[in-house]
Amino acid sequence: MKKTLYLIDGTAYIYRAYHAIRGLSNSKGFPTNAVLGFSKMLIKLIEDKKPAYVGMFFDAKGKTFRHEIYEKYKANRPPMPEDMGLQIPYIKKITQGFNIPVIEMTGYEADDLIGTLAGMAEKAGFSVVMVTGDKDFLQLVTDKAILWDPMKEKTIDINAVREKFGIEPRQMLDMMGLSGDTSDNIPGVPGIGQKTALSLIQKFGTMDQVYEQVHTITKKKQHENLVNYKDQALLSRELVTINTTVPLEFKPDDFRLQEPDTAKLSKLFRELEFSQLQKKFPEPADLSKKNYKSVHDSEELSELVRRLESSDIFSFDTETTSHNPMKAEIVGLSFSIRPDEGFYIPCGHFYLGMPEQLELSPVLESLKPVLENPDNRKIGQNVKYDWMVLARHGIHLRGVVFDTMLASYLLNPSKRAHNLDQIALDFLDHAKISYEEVTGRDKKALFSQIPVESATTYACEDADIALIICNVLTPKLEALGLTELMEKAEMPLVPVLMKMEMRGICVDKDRLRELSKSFAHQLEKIEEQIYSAAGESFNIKSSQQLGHILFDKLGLPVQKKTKKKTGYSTDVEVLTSLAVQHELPALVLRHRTLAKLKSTYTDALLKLADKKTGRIHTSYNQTVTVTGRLSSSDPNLQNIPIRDEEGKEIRSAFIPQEGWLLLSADYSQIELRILAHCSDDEILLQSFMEDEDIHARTASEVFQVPPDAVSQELRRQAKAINFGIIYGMSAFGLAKELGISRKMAKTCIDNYFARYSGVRRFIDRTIEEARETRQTSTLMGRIRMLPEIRSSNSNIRKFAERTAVNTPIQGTAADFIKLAMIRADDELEKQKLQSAMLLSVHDELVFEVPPDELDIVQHLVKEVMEGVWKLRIPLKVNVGYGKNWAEAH
DNA sequence: CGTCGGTCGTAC
DNA sequence: GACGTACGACCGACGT
Repeated sequence: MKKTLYLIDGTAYIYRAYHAIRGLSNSKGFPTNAVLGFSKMLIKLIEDKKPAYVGMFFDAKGKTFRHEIYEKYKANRPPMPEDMGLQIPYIKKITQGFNIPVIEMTGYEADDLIGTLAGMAEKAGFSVVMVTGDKDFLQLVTDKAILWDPMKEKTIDINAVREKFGIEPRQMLDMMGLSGDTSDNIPGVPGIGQKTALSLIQKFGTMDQVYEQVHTITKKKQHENLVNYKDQALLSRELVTINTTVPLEFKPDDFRLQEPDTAKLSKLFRELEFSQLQKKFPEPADLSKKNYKSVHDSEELSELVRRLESSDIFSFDTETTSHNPMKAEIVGLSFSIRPDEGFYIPCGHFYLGMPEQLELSPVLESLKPVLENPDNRKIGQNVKYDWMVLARHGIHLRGVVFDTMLASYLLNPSKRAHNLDQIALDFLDHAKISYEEVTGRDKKALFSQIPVESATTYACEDADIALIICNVLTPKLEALGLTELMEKAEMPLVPVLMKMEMRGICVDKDRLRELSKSFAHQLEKIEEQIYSAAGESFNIKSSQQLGHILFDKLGLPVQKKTKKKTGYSTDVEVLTSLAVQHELPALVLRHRTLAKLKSTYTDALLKLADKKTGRIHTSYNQTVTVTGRLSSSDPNLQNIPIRDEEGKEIRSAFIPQEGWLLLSADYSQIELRILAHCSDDEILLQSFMEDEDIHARTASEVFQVPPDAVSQELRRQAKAINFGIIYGMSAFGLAKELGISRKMAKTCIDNYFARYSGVRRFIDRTIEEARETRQTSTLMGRIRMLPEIRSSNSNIRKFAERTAVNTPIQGTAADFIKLAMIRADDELEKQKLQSAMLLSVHDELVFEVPPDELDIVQHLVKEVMEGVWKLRIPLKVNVGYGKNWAEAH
């Protein structure tokens, strides 16, 4: 087999990567766009081509021999951007991390080095692939040397050159000598561009032959320029000629690709925060220093329990059969009391040839006292999960003081994942054993089918790492002022959420089935009408196909294009405006509404309702949102419809247990109240002090009408402005929202800020502060990093600025409701009430209440929610109740 | 057959 | 390009 040498034009890729990815930086604000693009290119090359021989080449700093013969060479190039230069050392380190030689030489460009080595390698019997997207390299193509552009995945061989240009590769430099190259400031012959140059070379063969027969050129001006600028043409050719005689040696073994230095790469990628790449090159854990043991008999178990009981703090983890804590069965439990130490109690492994194991119930019986003793403090990762699983097995944890997932989230809520693997990668010097490694690539394998021996390593490591992480993150939380938020909000919230999830909320399945059926029936009828209006049948749910019908077939006017690829937008706005001129759009809108309600709500809720109890157990995720809000999934109970009549129908299917009531308590204008407090704005404060209709007051101020002259329409507009303020809306956005001109929208906004000058100052101050600290924070000190606040890309920067303003408001509201949940739950417990909190929807809490507790719970909840924090103005809560969620509003 | 990005729509 | 935060259904392209 022929050996192939890959010669990579590193400099070109730095530029391309830099420009292809904009505005990327790590959490410390260090630019990383070029390094990321470069690294991805290199990894792609290695993975796709699996090269045996590779070399990386860079331009040397400073002048080259080309500058000596022509001082204006590349004089039109702006200097390298500062944030690109900063990244070059990392790029070189990464290349070295792959054990690829980095080659540069004073006075030469990467092209020359590649050209020289390509020639030498060919003579040594190699085929050569020059990895570049640069056209200058075409001159180097031979029958043994080709070009490959990994970004465009394009290969150019000698035949491709002949086909595309109709000349031989070596003739490229004659051609370029005549045409010049504006990007490198190479003059060529005036008036001769690429096309002319190409046809001349095609006709005459070389530049020298062009000049030998220059008299045959009939075009007067062309002839004149060729003659007058002959020196310049010769000089240009010299400049574009890649020097293939650089004093270099070719030692094939230097280029042989070895295994990458994963430790080095891992460290670099961690520093750059390329978690995706970091995962590709994890540094293996050093298992030799670990002491992981499995527990197989009751004596060993007693010993472990004794040690747990006498310990100050330990970490624990459960291994189970499912990700769903309402269904998971326990397979084993692991503990760690000291770093690098772990115990695993297998008690549910089930496979051929499995070893003797302790039985689950006696194991739990032995552990129960220590797990339920609050003085034995506990650490876990995503403890809500284990807490629920254990609760289902009759163990009610107490003394849980630290969740590594929550700590990681508080430290940087913008991270996509807060699983233990990711946290270990982020904060420790090594990677964990992956689940895939343990299951032996069988992703679907249940943990119970994993051999006890490897399960022990895996499970013990989870507990061990959680303990170590706790030690690492505790001081970090303290340093960022997050300890109180952790101890007073996030940790105490865990059991509250657990109880809500486990109790679930009851749905009226018959009602949902009825609704589903009715929707299905209506959908059928509308489908027919749509097909007849369209003149053919198609998939209505495909926006692509719908766009084709509306705009290509029916020729309706295109309103807007979709952001990315496909083309026509067919969203509500577009369809609504088209509805005046054709019957189809309105039908589609109706179809969309019904299909949405059916698939997302009625059908989905029915699927997720417990067969026996009819209750729905959502999961509340505490580490998803960047602002500190909770999120809800499987199902998402935070976006159940409320606005339209049909939406209310769905909401009315949420019911309390037999004979009870649903009670809903929601904060009135909590975000605007927080804005009033933070901005200290006179009018806003006054409005809330006097409990005015806030939107009506805004209308009165902005539109300069007396308060009693505010129409419903003006109030509606003012409401949009108030929302817009919180979200950082522009004149453009407001204009679109209200259907008014941009000029008018701007006037509205100007009027607003003229009256609400405190708000203006708050926004300016908040952005300024974010710019300085590169983060923004809530009243309770929850933080969000904003590395992009200093971006040179104004779109990205503006987005960060809106975020900087919105996050403190949205996040503070989130902090408040979390505190309220903790206190409300606590009060219900203390007063031994049967009532229970079921749902949390950002500014609303939903409870189910027996009739005899209605009075007391109403007041309790209102007091707790309103009293959660003292602002300059009161917090206000509205309470309602009824026999379903719709009625409770 | 699974994954993933794009589009759309629901909530606060 | 233009209004913040979520979840999820569906489509269609793409890879195994």
